[in-house]
Amino acid sequence: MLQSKVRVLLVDDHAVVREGYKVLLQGYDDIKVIAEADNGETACVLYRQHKPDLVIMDISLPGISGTETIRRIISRDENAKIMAFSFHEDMIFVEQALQAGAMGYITKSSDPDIMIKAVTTIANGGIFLDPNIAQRLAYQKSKGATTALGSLSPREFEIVRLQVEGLGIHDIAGRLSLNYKTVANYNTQIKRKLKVSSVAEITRLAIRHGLIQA
Amino acid sequence: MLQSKVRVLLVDDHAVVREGYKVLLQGYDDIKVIAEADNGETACVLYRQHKPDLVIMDISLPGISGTETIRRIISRDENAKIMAFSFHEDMIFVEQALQAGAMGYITKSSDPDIMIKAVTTIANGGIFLDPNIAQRLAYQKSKGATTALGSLSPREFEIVRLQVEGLGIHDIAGRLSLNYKTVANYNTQIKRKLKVSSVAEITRLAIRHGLIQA
DNA sequence: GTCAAAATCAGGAAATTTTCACGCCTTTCA
DNA sequence: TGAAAGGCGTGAAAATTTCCTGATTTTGAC
Repeated sequence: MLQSKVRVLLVDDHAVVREGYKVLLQGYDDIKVIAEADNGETACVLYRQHKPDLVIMDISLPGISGTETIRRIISRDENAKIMAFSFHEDMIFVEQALQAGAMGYITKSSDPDIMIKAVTTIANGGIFLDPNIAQRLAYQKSKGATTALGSLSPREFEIVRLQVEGLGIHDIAGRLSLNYKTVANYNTQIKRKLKVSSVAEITRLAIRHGLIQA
Repeated sequence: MLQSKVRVLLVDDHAVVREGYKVLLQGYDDIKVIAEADNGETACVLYRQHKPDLVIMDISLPGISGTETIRRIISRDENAKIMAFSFHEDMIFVEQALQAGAMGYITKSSDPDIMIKAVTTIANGGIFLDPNIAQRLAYQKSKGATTALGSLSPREFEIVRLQVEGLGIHDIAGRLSLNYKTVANYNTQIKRKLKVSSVAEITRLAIRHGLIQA
C-alpha cells in the first residue's frame, strides 16, 4: 500500500517509555511520532487535533485508564486505529483492550521487529497481536476460561482499579463523576461477583492478576 | 502456577527430622524429595548433582554451618532456592540465613500448612517467612526504624496480618479474644502509623514486605 | 527501684461506609 | 420488540471508622 508516513500518537505516563518508543521507531523512515500524551484526557484532545494514523496506547495509565481512553477515542472516530501496549501480559488487559476497540496488543517483552510489524499492520487497517499473546488468548478461549476479574463490567473494573490503589469511595466518585452511593453500590456488587468479603482480598486478587503492582 | 513436581533436596543432620519431613511432604503430589544430606559438604555435592528446585536446609548443622552451606550453594548457582529451617527461633539465625541468601525461613513450630506453602512459594521464585518470624523480624527492625511495618507493635502487627488475609473486624476480635472496638481502634492507629488511609494500601504494603503472598 | 514512655484494652459519640432493596433509564441482541 | 444486562441513583438500616478519653500493664532507661 502506498502512503507517506504513519503518523503516531504516543500515550504513556512514563517519559522513559515514551523516549524508548521514539528511539525504536525513529529507525524507520515511514513512521513518525507526531504527538505524545501522558494521560487519557490529553490523549483524547491530541487525537482530535492531529487525527493520527495510529495511537500507541499504554493500558495502565493513572486517572482514566487506557481502555477507557480507547473507548472514548473510538466513540468519536470509529475508524481510529489503536495499538494497546502494556508492561504486563495478563490476559485481562488484553481482553479488555481488544473489547474496547484496540486493533492490536503488544507487551514490553515483544521484540522490536514485532513492534514495527504491529505498527505498520495496524496502521494499514489490519489487526496484530503479539504471537505469545495471541497464542495464550486462543488457548484460553478454547476452553472457555475466564478469570474472576473478567466477569466484571468495565465500570466495575474501573472501580476495582481505583479502589486497590487506595482511593476512598468519595475520591472514586469524584474521579468518575458519580454519586458516592453509586460507587458504594458497585463495591457491594463487585464483592459479590468476586466472591470475597473484604477490600484486602480484592487487592490481592488484583495484584495476582497484574492489575496493579504490590 | 504450572509446573511438574518440586524436586527437593533435604539437608538435616538428624535422620528423624528428615523422615518427618518426608512424611509430611509425601502427602503432596507436587512435591518430591529427591535427595538428602546430613551435612554441608554432602549437601553441596548433591546440589550440583541433582540441581533440585528447592533446598530445605537446617541451619544448625555440625561441621560447616547451614548458613555457610547456603552461601556455598548460592555462590555456585545464584538462582538456587533455599528454605532455611531451624529448631530455634532466634532472630540471629533468621537474619543470617536470609543474608546468606535463603528465600524463606520456617521453624519446627511452623505448622504443616505453613511449611507446604513455604515450599511451593519459594520453589516458584517467591519469598516466604513464617508469619511469627516475619513479625518479630519486623519488630526488631523497628529499632532501626527501617520498614514502615516495623514501627508497629506486636499487637498491631498481628492485626494487620489478619486483616490483609481478608478477615473482618469481628473475626479478628474473636480470633484474638478482644472487643471489636479495640480492634477498630488498632486499625485506626495502624493506618496513622503506616501513613495510609485504606485497607488496600495496607495490603499492598504487607505484600511488598513478604508478610503475606498476593 | 523508680519513673516515664509505650503498649494493651475498651467505651461513647459522631461521621463514614457498607449493605440491601428498589426503581428508572439506556444499550444490546436474539 | 421485548428481555437481559449494565449504568445510575435513593433511602434506610447495619456496620465500620474515627476521634476522644481513660485505665492497666509492660518495658526500658537512669
